Amino acid sequence: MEARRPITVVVSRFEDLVSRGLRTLIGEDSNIEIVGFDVPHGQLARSFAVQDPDVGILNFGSLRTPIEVRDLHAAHPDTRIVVLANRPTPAECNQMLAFGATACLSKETQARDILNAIHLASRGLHVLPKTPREFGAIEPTGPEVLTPREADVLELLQHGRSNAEIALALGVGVETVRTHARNIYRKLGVKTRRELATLAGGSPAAR
Amino acid sequence: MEARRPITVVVSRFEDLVSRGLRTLIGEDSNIEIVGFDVPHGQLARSFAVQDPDVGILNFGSLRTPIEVRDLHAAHPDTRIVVLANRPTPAECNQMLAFGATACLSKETQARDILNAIHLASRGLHVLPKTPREFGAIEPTGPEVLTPREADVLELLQHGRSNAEIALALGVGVETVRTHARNIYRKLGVKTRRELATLAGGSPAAR
DNA sequence: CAATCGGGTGAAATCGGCCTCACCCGTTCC
DNA sequence: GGAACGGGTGAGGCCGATTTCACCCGATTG
Repeated sequence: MEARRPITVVVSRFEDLVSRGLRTLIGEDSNIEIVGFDVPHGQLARSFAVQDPDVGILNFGSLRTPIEVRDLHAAHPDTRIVVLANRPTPAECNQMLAFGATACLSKETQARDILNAIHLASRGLHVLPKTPREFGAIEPTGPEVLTPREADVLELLQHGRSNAEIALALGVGVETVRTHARNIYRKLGVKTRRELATLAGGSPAAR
Repeated sequence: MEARRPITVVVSRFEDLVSRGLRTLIGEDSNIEIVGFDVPHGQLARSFAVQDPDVGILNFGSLRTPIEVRDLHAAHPDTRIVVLANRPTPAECNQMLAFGATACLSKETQARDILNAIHLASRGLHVLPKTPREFGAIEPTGPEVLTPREADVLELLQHGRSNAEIALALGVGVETVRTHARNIYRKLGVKTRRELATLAGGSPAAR
C-alpha cells in the first residue's frame, strides 16, 4: 500500500466489546483515520456533517428503520456507509444496500477482512458477507436450545427419574416423555440418561 | 480494590472484533491476568489442564452442545466458567448454568459489568444478563426486516408504481398490495409512498 | 422372558408468521 | 364527486415449530 491521504471514518456506537475491537483494529491500519468514534446513534447526522468522513460505520442493531440509512446517504452522498450487523441475513444486507449502504458486514467477519472492506467501501465497491449456507455449510450458531417442555423433562432426567415417573410428574404419557428424551439426547449429543445424571444440582434449574 | 493475587483467566476463541475488545478490556484490570487467549474451542480442555485458571471465558457460539460445558466443569471444578453469548435467551442462560457454567453474559454487556462479572464469577457467584423485557422495554434489535413479498412490493413502490400496477405485476389483488404497502410503511417508519420514491436505483434490488 | 430403554417414523393438535383478500373509515387530489 | 391512497380490523390458507401420543425395532437387564 502506498502512502496517500488516509481514509477518514466515523464509527457509530457499538457494544463495548465490539467498539474496543474496532478501535484497536482500525488503529492498526495507518491508512485509515478515525475522525469520530462511539458516536451515539442520534448524532450520526451531525457527525457526518462536521467530519465529512469517507466512510461511516453504522451499527445495524441501533437502526430503527432502514430509512435512517437512506436519509444519511441522501444528506451525505459522498460518505460511504458500512453497516455492521450481528449475523445479518441476506435479506437484511440487501435491504441495507437498497437503502444506500455501500457494504453490509457481519461482526463475525475476520479482522483483516473488515479493514479490506473499509478500503473497498471507501472507493464505492459493495461488500457483502459470504452466504451462510450454500450447501450443508457448518454454522457456529451455538448449541441447540431445548424447548420449554424438553427442559422440564431434562430437569427430571437429571434427577435420575424413570420415564414413567417423569410422565406422572408432568401429567403426560410415557410415549411423550420418551419422545422428549430422544430429542434431548440428540440436541445434547448424549446417548444415555446416565450421561445426564452427573450434573444434578449445583446450579439453578434448567427452567 | 486491594492488591492480591490476580484472577487468572483463559479466554476461548471469539470473533476477531470481540476478541480484541476482550483483550483490551481485561488488560485494563490489573487484578485479572490473561493466561490463555484466543484458545481454539477444541483445545480448551488442554488449556484448562495446563493453566488451571480461575475463570474460563467460553464462546457460546462455538459450543456444539451444552455437554461440553459440563465436561469442562467436571474435569476442572475449581475453574469457574463464564459463557459469553450474542443475545442469549433466558432459556439458553439457564441451560448453561444447569450444565456447570457460573455466569452467562451477553456480548452487549457494558465493559465494566463484564469485568465485575469476571470478579464475581471467580468467587463462584452466578451472573446472568438482565431480563430483556419486563414490560415493553425497548430492545435495540435493529430494524424490522421486510418479508420477501414486501420486498417485491417495495421494489415496485420505489419506482412510483400505483397499487393497481403493482397488483397486476405481481399477479395478486389490489387489496393484497395495499396490505403489503401498509406493513412496509409501518416497518420502515414512513407514511407515504412519496418517502420511498427518492431511493430508486443506485444499489442492487431489495431482493 | 418381561420391563425398560434407545431410536425411528408418523400422525394429530396447536401456535405463530406470512400471504392473500375483504370491508370499514377518513383524507387528498383531479 | 369519484378515484386513489393511508390506516384499521379480520378472515382463510399455508407452513414450520412444538407438544402430545402411537407404533415399530433391537439391546440391556433383572
